[in-house]
Amino acid sequence: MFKKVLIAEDMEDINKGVFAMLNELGIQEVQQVQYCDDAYMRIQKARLDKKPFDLLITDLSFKEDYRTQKYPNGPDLIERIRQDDRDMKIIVYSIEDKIQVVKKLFNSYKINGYVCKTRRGLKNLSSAITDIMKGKKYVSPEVDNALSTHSDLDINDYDIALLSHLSKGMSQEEISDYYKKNNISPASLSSIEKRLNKLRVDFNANNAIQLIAIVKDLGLI
Amino acid sequence: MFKKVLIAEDMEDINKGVFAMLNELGIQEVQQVQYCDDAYMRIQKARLDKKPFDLLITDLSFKEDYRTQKYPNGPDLIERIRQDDRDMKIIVYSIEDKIQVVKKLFNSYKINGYVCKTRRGLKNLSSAITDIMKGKKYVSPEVDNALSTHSDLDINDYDIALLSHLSKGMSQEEISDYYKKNNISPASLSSIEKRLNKLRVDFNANNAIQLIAIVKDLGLI
DNA sequence: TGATCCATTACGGGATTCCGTAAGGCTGTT
DNA sequence: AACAGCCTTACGGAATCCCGTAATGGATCA
Repeated sequence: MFKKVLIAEDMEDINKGVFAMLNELGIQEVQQVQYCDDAYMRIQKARLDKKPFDLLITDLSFKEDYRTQKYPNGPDLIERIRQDDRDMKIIVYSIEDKIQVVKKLFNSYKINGYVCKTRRGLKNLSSAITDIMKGKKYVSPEVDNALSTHSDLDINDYDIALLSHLSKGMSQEEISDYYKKNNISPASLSSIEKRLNKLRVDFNANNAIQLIAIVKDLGLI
Repeated sequence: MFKKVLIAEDMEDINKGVFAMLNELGIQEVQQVQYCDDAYMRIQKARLDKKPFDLLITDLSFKEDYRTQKYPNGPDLIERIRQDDRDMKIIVYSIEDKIQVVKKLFNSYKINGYVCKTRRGLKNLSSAITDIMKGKKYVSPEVDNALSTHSDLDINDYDIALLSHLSKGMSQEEISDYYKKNNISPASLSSIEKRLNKLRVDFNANNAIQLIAIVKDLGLI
């Protein structure tokens, strides 16, 4: 069983709920923070003290407030952690159910579990912990099938940036000019058209408008 | 002080947190439900028994599960309640911070308070209750200024439908044809262009693509 | 009835997107 | 060197969007 666990969750009530559940599971040491920066500090310190955390349970989105944060939300925190430590287990516990977001967490950041905050969220979180102890991954049923079926489209950072520019109102020609100025390749109008055409096919969109609507729903931009 | 309060909130932990807070405020009778349909039933029954609720505190989004619901989420519930009862106080307690959504809740459904789920969420909820008891409205600081400054654009159902069709990939000409078939007026391509032009100006969008991106962010569609 | 207002519709032209075809350039293989 | 494969770029035409201006039609009021 995990010995030392950190909870990063801004909402007090949820944080408490998770804490109680971990106690019931018989975990000895559970620490709680409400900010990602605090989470990183604790993890850092624990590692230096040679008493590292076994497991991090973290939310994705943290509401901003007066405390400006270096790592304002979950993905930022996780990315930073993974620079030092590929081993610590990480479970994301979030309301987010957008497939692409979850996919990226597993692929890029090698998280070990993803649990949706639902009515059964705490129970699933408990299952996740036991699964991960056995070396398995865990994905909440809410996103599991969507994750496995939805064939893997190869959307890269260039595509994301392109869609983002488009959604900000730039014309394809303006994007082309911008890319030429900033030495981003491919930059030609023709290439941009081609790439957008591919994206439209991938996402079954009739035109650029629908494409943007779809990728916004997916949480891609 | 309110005597009889109902909490509608699907997440168990949050529901508990709110319940505890209400107890501390000294409210005598607090009931809790995790589904909107249950909420409506209770409210209905309480009214028939001549012991109606003074106050409803409800979430906006309820996760779907195996129980199919007549009123799947907060707005549906609130709309239904307001058909019978314009007097019961309603506070929405939600993570949602999209201005247009909040605006619609106040304008169309005459809710009495809106509290954002944040770190200080419970404290704000408590303030909301005391404000509303005094006959005032309450709006969380997170959305308050945005709500008051952002001048009131007159976006109607026709506009929303138009934007929705656009986001689903229909061309303006297709929308025009569709409107003509279904006797929706105005239906001409020219009128549709004109309306979209107005919307682009209202929302400061360069083109239809950005327009859709913006209204999606605002939660309008 | 005539004047006015306002919403809807019509039309034209420039800008942009969409989509096919083809040419140019780079890489790796034989 | 010659070739194939792939990515990038170029170009042209059709469709669509964008944006004026102007005509139509209904409602109201004097």
